[in-house]
Amino acid sequence: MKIEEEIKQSAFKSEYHKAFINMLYTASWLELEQSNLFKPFGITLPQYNVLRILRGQHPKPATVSMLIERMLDKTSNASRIVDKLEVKELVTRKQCPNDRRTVDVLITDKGLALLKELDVLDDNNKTGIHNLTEEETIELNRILDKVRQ
Amino acid sequence: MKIEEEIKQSAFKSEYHKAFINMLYTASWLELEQSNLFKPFGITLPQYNVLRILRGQHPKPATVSMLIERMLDKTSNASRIVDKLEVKELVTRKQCPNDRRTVDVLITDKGLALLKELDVLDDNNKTGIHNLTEEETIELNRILDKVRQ
DNA sequence: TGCAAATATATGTACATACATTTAATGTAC
DNA sequence: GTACATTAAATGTATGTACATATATTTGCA
Repeated sequence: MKIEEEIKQSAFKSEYHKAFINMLYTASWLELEQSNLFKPFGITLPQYNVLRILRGQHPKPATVSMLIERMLDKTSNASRIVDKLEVKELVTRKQCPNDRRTVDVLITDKGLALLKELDVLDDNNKTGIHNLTEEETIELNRILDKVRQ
Repeated sequence: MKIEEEIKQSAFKSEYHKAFINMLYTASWLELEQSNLFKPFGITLPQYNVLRILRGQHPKPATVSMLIERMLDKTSNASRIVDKLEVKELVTRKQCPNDRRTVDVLITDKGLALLKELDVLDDNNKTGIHNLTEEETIELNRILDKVRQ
């Protein structure tokens, strides 16, 4: 559906203004789609993203600062997201012996198993971005990188 | 900067997966840019969006349900955003006489004056989306609409 | 050595999101 | 016209974001 209909706005000041609104709206649309997919597993998107970073490091641990550096949203609060994952026993956290300021965060077997389930879900999800052709997807990536130049 | 470098991830599963992450990352980047622009005025993005909808209606009032319908994020809590705006005297709220379940929300002169200031700011902002050519912007809008098909 | 600066993480607070529940008013079926 | 369903908005709670501050540890340098 065209963005004008979605938010019931008849006209935008410019194509640029429309693209700005369209970006925010579509991203939030994609997030909602993804979070609904994950809801039955009791995991939120930020928690999922942290788990994925941890799997990328596994079996090495990650520190909280590494998580912040790699998270999509740099200003979010990695400590508290790890809190939630720890309660669900998807990660462990223990003080690093070399530098006792830092904390080693490790994904557990339970965490790895959960990610495996979610991978399948993700692979089977053919909505959203998958409406595009391969060429359109490449073009979208190029344009987005240019926006952040 | 390419998305791989931004989030320090060397490879994506597919161009589609990369586009998904790129969308969320770039939208959050744009939101941060916009919210920094507005910070000196003590207004958040959702509050700004509600004010804009109210200006679109002015001098007619809007109801809370109309705000929800037109907001970018449909599941957010319009009541509480209106609370914040009311405290700052940017909107007024009073029970509608015809249907006493609904509430008439109206933008004040102070609210209109604030929006006028922000418009100027917005017009002078030539970063982000404005890095694109007009053709790229049109193509971006087309692709985003297709994602939400 | 000793002490200030830097670093890593955690915590506090205001705001927003997501979703369930509550309250009040209205609509509708019988 | 009363009873039940529906609607509009507000409220409660858990999570997350944004940002400031606190605490502990390490580093660096006089």
